[in-house]
Amino acid sequence: MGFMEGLAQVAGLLADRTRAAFCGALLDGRAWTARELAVHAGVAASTASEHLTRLIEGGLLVEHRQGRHRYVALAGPHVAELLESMAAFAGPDARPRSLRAASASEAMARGRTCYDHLAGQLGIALRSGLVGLGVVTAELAVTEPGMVWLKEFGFEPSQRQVSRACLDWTERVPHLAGAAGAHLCRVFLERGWVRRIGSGRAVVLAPAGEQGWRELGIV
Amino acid sequence: MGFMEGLAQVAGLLADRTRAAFCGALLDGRAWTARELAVHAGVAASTASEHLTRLIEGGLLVEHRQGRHRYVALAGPHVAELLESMAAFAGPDARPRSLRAASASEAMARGRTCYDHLAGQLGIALRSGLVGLGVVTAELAVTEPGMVWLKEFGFEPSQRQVSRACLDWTERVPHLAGAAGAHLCRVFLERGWVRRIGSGRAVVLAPAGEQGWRELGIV
DNA sequence: GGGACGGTTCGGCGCGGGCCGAAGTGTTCC
DNA sequence: GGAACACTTCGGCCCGCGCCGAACCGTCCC
Repeated sequence: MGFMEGLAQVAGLLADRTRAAFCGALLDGRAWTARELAVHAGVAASTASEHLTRLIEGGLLVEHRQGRHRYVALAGPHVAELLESMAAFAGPDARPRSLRAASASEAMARGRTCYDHLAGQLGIALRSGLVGLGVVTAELAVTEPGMVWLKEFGFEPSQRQVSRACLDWTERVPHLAGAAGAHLCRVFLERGWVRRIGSGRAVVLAPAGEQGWRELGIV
Repeated sequence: MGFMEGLAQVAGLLADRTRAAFCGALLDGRAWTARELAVHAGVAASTASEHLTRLIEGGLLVEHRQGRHRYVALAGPHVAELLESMAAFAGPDARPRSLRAASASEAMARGRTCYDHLAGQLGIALRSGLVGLGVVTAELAVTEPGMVWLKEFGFEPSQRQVSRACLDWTERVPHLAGAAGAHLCRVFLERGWVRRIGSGRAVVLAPAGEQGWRELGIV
């Protein structure tokens, strides 16, 4: 008879307004930082931290710690489906946008910014191009000619670490972070090669960006 | 953004051990009385009453008041499916029996006892037969020759009301209750014509019962 | 090194709600 | 009418937990 207790346990995780708001935000399939979720739900950072720990321990969310950030996302499409089932039951009336489990995994693969650099399929494409050009090694260390290439692109070394490998959340492949990654992302955004879409961290490669990348030999 | 609050609300209903136990018991598709559920969950009758009110108001359960009893059942197969989804997520490990939404609506139509008389398809069949024999009118009032028939069957009038119409839960048709209905049910059980199956209120017409009913002209 | 910042831990506050027993209502039976 | 019984309502207890601010840790930038 104890299997309904497990049900009560997972229901308890979703029975709180704040945790439900977290899950609702994460239904877009992207990874959010703890602070973003705290702001989104209108709650203190300490409160959000505790909620996230509980949701992760309950198997609803997975985390991805990176530097001083704690990224968090739905544990998988099965969680999205569960949330959709419950939301569908709760209110077929007051549902502003239709939840589609497909949109979750689809959005997961979209291009996005990762703190201050590019990630997602876009970030992977950039990394591949830079490796192909010899700007960085396969381990994402900047080469001697790579530094020249970067400087021609407006990059100026600072005290910040030039390059860092950042494990891509959706692609499970490292992409370029660090000062060089941030610089490239900033330049792409300034030139309009990469445009933000929506209010979140999602981005897309604009037509101008496609041409620019082609001329640079990135793609 | 408010649609996740509805999710939190329905989750809150299921987040309690006792309410979850109620729903788990009701997953068999039958209607339970408030007391049965209270005993099942090991909780006071007053506590169970409050829980049931909340579950009904939340749309998870429907009630069926009858005399001094309050029957309660899942609001429909969609509730069973929701419970199954959540239970499947909660524990694919500790699940003693597989939950099948189909079993819910199937069991709802089975024969069963209703307090002290027959209900379900079996009760409807009995009522139709008695009407056909002229024992009772279509309104379930015992006729003059019907009383003779009942006395030949061992029925002895008492101070208890001879017959009452009881709205059948699954068939939406009245069936025979009262002293006559209780007497017939008791006799059928004593003769082995009707047998209890499982530990609940479900019953089935045994082969001997089929023959007996045929000889009596009930079916 | 110093400053900024994201995240975590901890103590404490206050509300919500699950529980019971007692008293009350309505129904059934004799 | 009286007794038994299913259920409900109410008052009160107490635990759980959601929340915050303050202090602290680790990372990043310069």
